[in-house]
Amino acid sequence: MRMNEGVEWALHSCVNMTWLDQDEAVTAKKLAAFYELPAAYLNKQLQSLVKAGILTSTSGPRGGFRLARRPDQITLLDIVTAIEGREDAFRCEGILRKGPGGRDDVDYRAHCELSMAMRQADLAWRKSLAGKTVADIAATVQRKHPNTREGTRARFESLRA
Amino acid sequence: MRMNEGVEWALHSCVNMTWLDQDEAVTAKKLAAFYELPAAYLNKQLQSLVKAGILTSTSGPRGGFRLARRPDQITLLDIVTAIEGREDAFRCEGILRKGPGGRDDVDYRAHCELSMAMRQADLAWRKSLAGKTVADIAATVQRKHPNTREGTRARFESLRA
DNA sequence: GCGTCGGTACTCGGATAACGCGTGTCCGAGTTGGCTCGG
DNA sequence: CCGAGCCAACTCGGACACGCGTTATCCGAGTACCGACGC
Repeated sequence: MRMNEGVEWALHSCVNMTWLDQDEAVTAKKLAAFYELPAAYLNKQLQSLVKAGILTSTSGPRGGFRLARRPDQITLLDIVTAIEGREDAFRCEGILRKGPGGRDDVDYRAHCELSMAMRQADLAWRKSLAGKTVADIAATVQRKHPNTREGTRARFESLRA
Repeated sequence: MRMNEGVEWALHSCVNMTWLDQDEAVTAKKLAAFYELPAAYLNKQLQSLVKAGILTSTSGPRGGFRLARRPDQITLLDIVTAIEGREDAFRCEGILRKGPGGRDDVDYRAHCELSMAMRQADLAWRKSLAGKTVADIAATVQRKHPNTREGTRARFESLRA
């Protein structure tokens, strides 16, 4: 049960975008260079965020990505599910169907006690992620490191070359 | 972020063992036949449970697996971590190290806000799983389907052939 | 001088390979039970 | 009839292939800017 590497990249990229003006787009190449990541692959992850409605993209010169809505309207869960997909980590394949008294017409995700317990844990995980927004993260970072905003903008500027 | 298929097998197998007398061992072949699973592969998962101290194994005729301790002392988290491993789903690779002001001597799992948020969610998940024991599951099943114990034992007997 | 048109460079977007891990299988080591043979 | 020793069958345990998903990369479609040309 390993989470995709792209999740970490997407999270940090989204937080980085909060330091920029909402109307200025950042290219995938710059976002990748910021952390020395492979640009083409990061681009793939950003596309997932676009499909999920978290980012908007613009083609051509002066194009790039920008947040589709305010940072306090983007939860960590939104980003994670955009990259990882919506389905639960635990897959109830309904093996009870093959056991004694098993029936084909029963949805065991709603009747198997183990499946329900796993689902409940998954729900707790999701609830925790949904409780934090990108804005919350940015605010905490800003409080602990007051010069983050300027430092980040400066680095993006230096990558303009 | 897909959980191993073996987790579901291990969970159901452990619950099934609660219906049997604690001193009688069940072979991997029988446990597999119960749900029509591949025996050799299930055996692999059971070995992981043995290494984790959840089951004990006996070789030779009349051998097999049995619970290493009382069902109320085995949490779902124990089983899941035995199969999946102990590490978190989210891997903090410390990409901040490559960013502005990044240092190699900092443990970013304890300083990166995003990493901590993800860790907190993981903790909520673990806490939920640790709150339910195999005995809890068995008790609920027994209450909803009072004939489960006898039905399970009967099926194991019929698989003796 | 001003507007329009074409070219060019730049960006995203999806299609395309390579690697790694989960999945599945097999055979050997060890042990217990039963059978046989001798007393 | 009883006991000891040997054989055989059964079980776990780890070593060995296969397939799919993640990881990584490349090239084409589309667009905005910039310059040139004509009026």
